[in-house]
Amino acid sequence: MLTITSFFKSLSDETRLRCLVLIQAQSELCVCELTEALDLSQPKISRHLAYLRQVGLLLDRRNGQWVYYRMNPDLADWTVKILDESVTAASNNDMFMRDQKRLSQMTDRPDMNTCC
Amino acid sequence: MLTITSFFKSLSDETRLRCLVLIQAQSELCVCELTEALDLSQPKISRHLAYLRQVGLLLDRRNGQWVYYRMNPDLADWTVKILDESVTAASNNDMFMRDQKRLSQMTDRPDMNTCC
DNA sequence: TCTATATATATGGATATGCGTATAAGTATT
DNA sequence: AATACTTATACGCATATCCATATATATAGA
Repeated sequence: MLTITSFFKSLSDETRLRCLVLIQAQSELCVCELTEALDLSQPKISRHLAYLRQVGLLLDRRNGQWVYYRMNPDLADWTVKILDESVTAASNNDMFMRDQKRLSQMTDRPDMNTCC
Repeated sequence: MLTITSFFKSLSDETRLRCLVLIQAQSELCVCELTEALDLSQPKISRHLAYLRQVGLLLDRRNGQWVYYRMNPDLADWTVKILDESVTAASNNDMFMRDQKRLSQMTDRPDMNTCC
């Protein structure tokens, strides 16, 4: 189970918070999209996504070569509310806005609707 | 200024979170009240309160021998909302309920209305 | 099967974090 | 000034956290 403390620990790392904000805003993103949006190394992104999966915040699904991460739909109300507030706060923040911009400018995004 | 990441870092330590939740619920508490409510050593409480003061979440005022901590009233909206959500989440949580109970059962609380 | 691409993980090392203990500093009382 | 009480801080240490790098694993296509 996700405790209050472990929830905030999850959000206390900048990389994890940026991933969560982007996923919460976009509903689902694959590792390569996050890697490009945050402009960070693939192992770094992957490691933090594994962390978020292990504490139960994220779920993953594989589609061909790609692994997509999304919010766990069974999160408690307070968890979702705090995540939504974080997205709101991030929407006025330069760093998070740059993440969003790099994602929207990404040309070779895999089409998640194409099944393998 | 308080960044989103440093805000969540502040909440990611159990001791700090317990202090914040209690202060948010009680408006103002002194170090000895928090020490008794959380059943932790005075230096430990004091160190974490200093942390929360330094990042700008808390303000302190001295009244005689006692130092009272309260929320900084100038916090951004999203900060306050997340703190309120945390209090709500904590109200159903054993650990936080015990803190509240120990505080309410404390017999020798200094009267903060008595000026020195 | 061979290669390319995407993702996950292992390893070692640097740094940050949190703690207990001891002690300093501030205040009130005598 | 001496004492008692409250709070703050310094120090040394153990551990957690995060990272870069290298490598393993999984899938798709030729």
